[in-house]
Amino acid sequence: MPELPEVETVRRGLSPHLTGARLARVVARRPDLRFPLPEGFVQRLTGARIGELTRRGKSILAPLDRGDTLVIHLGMTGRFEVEAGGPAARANAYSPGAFAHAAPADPKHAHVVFETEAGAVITYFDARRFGWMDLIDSAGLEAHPRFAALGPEPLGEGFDAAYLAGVFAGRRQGAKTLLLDQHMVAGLGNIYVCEALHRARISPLAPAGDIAPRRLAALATAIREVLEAAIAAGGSTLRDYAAVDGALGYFQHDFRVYGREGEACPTPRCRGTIARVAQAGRSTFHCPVCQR
DNA sequence: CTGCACGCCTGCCCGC
DNA sequence: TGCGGGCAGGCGTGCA
Repeated sequence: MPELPEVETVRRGLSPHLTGARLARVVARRPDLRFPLPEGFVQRLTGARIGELTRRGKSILAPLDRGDTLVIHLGMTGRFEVEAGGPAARANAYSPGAFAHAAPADPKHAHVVFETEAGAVITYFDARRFGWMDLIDSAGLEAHPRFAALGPEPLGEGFDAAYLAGVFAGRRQGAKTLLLDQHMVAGLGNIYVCEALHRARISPLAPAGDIAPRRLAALATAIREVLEAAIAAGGSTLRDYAAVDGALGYFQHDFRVYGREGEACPTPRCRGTIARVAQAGRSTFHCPVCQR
């Protein structure tokens, strides 16, 4: 699924069309995604004006002038496409051929369509339907079960070695599985956890509570750096992911371990070979030589 | 607390 | 060409 960098790229792509826009028309082509769409979904959105688009972990937040916030989670295969109208279209226009673009999403997976008064048509596609949308009272957003227990933003204040030391203390669970837990840090997924651990030279199998404080500082830095680099590259495209204008991410070319089983470890002077192991049913890629 | 299995849903890739 | 199995970026639940 889109992890934090992909969600952030989508947010940035949607923002010129949605921030400050009023929804003229909303179509739900089916009653549910991963969960049922909330009661009165279409009516509560139609005619509403959207405030500033933000992101929390892997969720995109669109506050409405009516007191609710539209929350969008892309799951594994969620994707937006925008057919722009008005000034935002020209500001955001891309020249086909300048960058690699995804083929248009299959129309049979077009589940929700938003149309703004400015004429932008924004369609949500999701083949596997692991994504979801919800309307949550804006005043109670932080306390809502979907967000209350969510860990801090890795790119925000309060995410550092001291924080990691606090939540890792006494934990026997491997660093990898703990970092995937959204209650620890919000927004990391399988790819960026593997990449950050390699950059910090920490074994994904290391019991989290055993990692020395100095190395946790390196880990916090590696997490921020890999996420920032990935955002700058427009995210990573493995198969389904594309920005709202169809642009493909290209951070996958900078992966050091993810999907590179059997290749030489890219760490300078390391003679290791990237290995793949299963942790909690997910593939973990790491170098058994330089990640300790 | 821990690891693990499984379900949600669909598509794709591989080997036979 | 067809078919079955395994895999996939997320996340929640239940179990031992």
